[in-house]
Order: sequence, then structure tokens, then C-alpha cells
Amino acid sequence: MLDLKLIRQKPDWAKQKLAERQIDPKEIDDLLELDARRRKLIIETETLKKQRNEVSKEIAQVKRNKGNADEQIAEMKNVGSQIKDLDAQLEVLNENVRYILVRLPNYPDDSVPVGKDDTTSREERKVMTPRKFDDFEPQAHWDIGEKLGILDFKRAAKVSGSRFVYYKGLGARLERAIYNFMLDEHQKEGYEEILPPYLVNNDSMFGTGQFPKFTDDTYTVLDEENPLTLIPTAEVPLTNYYRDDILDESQLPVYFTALTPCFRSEAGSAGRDTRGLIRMHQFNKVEMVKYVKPETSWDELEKLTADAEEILQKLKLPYHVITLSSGDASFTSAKTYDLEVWMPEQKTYREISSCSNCTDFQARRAKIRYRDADGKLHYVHTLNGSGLAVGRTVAAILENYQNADGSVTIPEVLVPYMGGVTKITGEK
RNA sequence: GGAGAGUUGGCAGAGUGGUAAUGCACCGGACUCGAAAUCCGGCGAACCCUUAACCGGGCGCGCAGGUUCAAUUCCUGUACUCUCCUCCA
Repeated sequence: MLDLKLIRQKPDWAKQKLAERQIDPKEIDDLLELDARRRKLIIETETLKKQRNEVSKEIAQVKRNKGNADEQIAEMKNVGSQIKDLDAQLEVLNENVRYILVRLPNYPDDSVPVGKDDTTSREERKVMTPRKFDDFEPQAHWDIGEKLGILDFKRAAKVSGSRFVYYKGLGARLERAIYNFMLDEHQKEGYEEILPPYLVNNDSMFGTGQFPKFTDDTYTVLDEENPLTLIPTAEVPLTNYYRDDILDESQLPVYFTALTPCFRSEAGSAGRDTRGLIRMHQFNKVEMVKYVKPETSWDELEKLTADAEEILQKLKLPYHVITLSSGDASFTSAKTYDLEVWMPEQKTYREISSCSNCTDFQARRAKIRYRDADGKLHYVHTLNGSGLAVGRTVAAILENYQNADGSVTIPEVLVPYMGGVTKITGEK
């Protein structure tokens, strides 16, 4: 959520920044007009409330002396109904202001390339050179996985539907090896391991910015009075951990990491990545979340991204880093680096991690603050990044480490996590 | 799932219709070479409006409604915590 006071003070700047995110400047004009009416009403109703408080004191005094206060009571009855009326009007205006405000995305940082979609993202660096497949055509990971008997999409479709998968045998083992490896690495970098709830309430979904705009992408369960949503990412329970809390300055920065399943309905993505592990309704992801002081958040974003890159480097998977353009970054993000891993069969880089600095945007929604040495309150800055999407990592390993005979070599760092297995051959 | 109790400022803890005691903590001062103890004074959350700022005002007793001139107090709903029962992994 954006700071309404800042919009009030620098409306032209806000309009320009939000225009980079395809927001019509008229929205800001509407917002400011509603806000002006709102503030005018506040003054009116508070003036009446002050009067009510004063006269009520008089009434109390008169009553104590067994006097007659009928006149004042009649007067206050009138004032009371005026207040009720004005407050009702005010509530409508508050809702209208809020309706716009909670749907405005974060301001893009000045270092973010301006553009409306993924064609305008900026490549920062390429790391490692994709392997050459001179002696055979690289297979798609779903073909490799099915032939090796470690992935079963067909039966998952029977049991659940499309975009689900069974991992079997060494496939399941590989998934487990990967996320254990990732969690261990992040722990070494100072992230505290968390195992959070996978079902969260609406306040949490609002806090991290999924609600109210992106309800369609999620799965909601249970009855209407107490709806819970299956987390689309561990960012939600990790960032809401300190919702409505005031931290002490000495507690910052806080680093969390968690492995969780993620559930996404992927509404509107029909026809994209219909095969394989790339786009699933349920997938595992190791997530990193940080709560930091505002002045450090840009350095922390670089470190966070480096921590995610470290995983790819240790797995020896070629990737590149791109900065998403202003129109392509997520709702809550001021700046996002995507890590895209090389997929040999598609001969292209595919997203495997997304690292964002959300500045104070989520902190303001979720009321996450800290008290400085002078006792003053500030919003923290929150960051999150995948480190990494586990299913996509499996896909990348299957494709990059495949051999001509259809077997797949296990990346060296994972061998200890595979109980010494160095190659998946499909033989039992 | 059932029964009961609770939720008040950083913490503890009063307050059953007249607008939030008190203690600890905290800040300032006195005393002291200094500190502790003691004494005096002050502040008591967050949020909103107003202001250049101070001041001022509103709001505020888990949350949301209702009754009333007036609600921490009465009514309704609800969340969470604790205890007991039931069930269960």
C-alpha cells in the first residue's frame, strides 16, 4: 500500500511513477478528490464530537447535583444523530479511498527499466555457458522423467487433474535432495528455517498484496465465514509472521527461509506450458524472506539475489539475471530480479527465481514496524526471493544433465543428499 | 465438537453507565565525589484530523455491531488464550 500523505504532497511524482506501471493518472486525481472530501467531513464530525464531549460533561455535572438536564439532552440527541449521519457518509468515503489505494501497485525504483511487459526487461549478466549437445538432441524433461519412470503426469491427471504430477523413486528422492540442499545452504547464510502454515486467512493474503486484486489465482477452502487460502508462496506466511508487530531495531535484519508447497490456480494461463513441471497447480519452493531497515534494503536485495544465484552456481546450472521492467514486476515490488535457468530442449532461459524488494509497501499493508533508538516508529522494508523453485530445478537438472543414453547424472553437490547415487538410469 | 474463565498503556493490575486508579519500568530534577536507595516532577500505546512545528482536537479498554445525551461498564455476534471434557495423528 502506498502512503496517502506522500501522494497528497507529491501528486505529480506519484502519477509519473505509477504511469510507468500502466496506472491511469486519473486514478490519482480521483483518489485525491475523495481524500479531500473525506478530510473535510472529518473536521465537521470531529467538531460535533468535541461539542458532544463538552456538553456530556455538563450533563454529568448537573445529574450529579440532581439537577434537570433535559434541555442539554435534547440538544445532544440532535447532535448525536448528526454525528451518526456524518460518520456514515465518512465511512463510505473511507471505503472509496481505500478501494483505490489498496489496488495501486508499488512505485518502481528509478533503476528499473521503464516498459510495459517482459520484452523490456534488462539482462544484467549471464553466468556459465550452456552445454553443447553435439552428439544428440536434448530431450524435454517430461520425456526424460517419464522414460526413467520418475515422473508420472498421466496418473496425476487421473487422480487430480492437469498440472499435477507424481514423483516416483529417485525422482521423489531428487526433489527431496534439492530442497534439503537449498535449506542447508540458506541456513549457512544466516536464514532461520521456518515451517509455516500452508493455509492462511484473508488478512494475511491482504498483507502481502495477493488480495484483493489476485483472488482468482488462488485456491480457497473451508466455509464462507472462515475462508482460508492455500498459500501461493511461502512469502505469505513468512512475511505475515510479524504482521501487526512492532520490532525492536536490534532485531533487524530478520532472515527466514522455508520449504513449502505452493498452490496456484493459474487462471488465464491456459495453453502455456501445458506439459512438464514448469507450470503446476502444486509445486515446492524454497523461499527466502527478509525484514530489514529501509536504508539497507537495496544492499539486501543484492545479497538476497546472490544467495539464490549461489544455489544455481553450486548446481552448475547456466542462468542469467534480468531486471524486470516497470510494467512486468509484481504488484508489491519496487524492483525485481528474475533468475532464469537455461533449458536445453526449449533452447531458452526460464524463470526459476524471482527476488524482490517490496520496500515499505507490504509493511504498510501488514503494519510491520520497528522502533528506533529514539523510540520512533518506522515501517520495515520486506524482501522475498525464491531460492529456488524446486520443481523447476528438477526440470533444469533433468535437461542439463541428461546423457545420450537417456540417463541423468546427479549434480555433484547433490550426491550426498541422494545417498551416494550419481546417476539416474531407470533401472531398478 | 462441548463447558467454564479470561483479553485494559512496555509489564503487572483496578475500574458494572458520567468519560481509564495504582504499582513497576521509563524520562527529567533533588540528594551524592559517583552510584544505589529515597524524595519531587513528568510521560502512559498506536492511529486520524489540524499545524512549518509546538499546541489543540478526535479516536482509543481483543474485534465488529447495537442500546443511550453519554459505554471499559448494558445487549448481540465473533476471534484468540487458558482450564476441563470429548475426539484424534
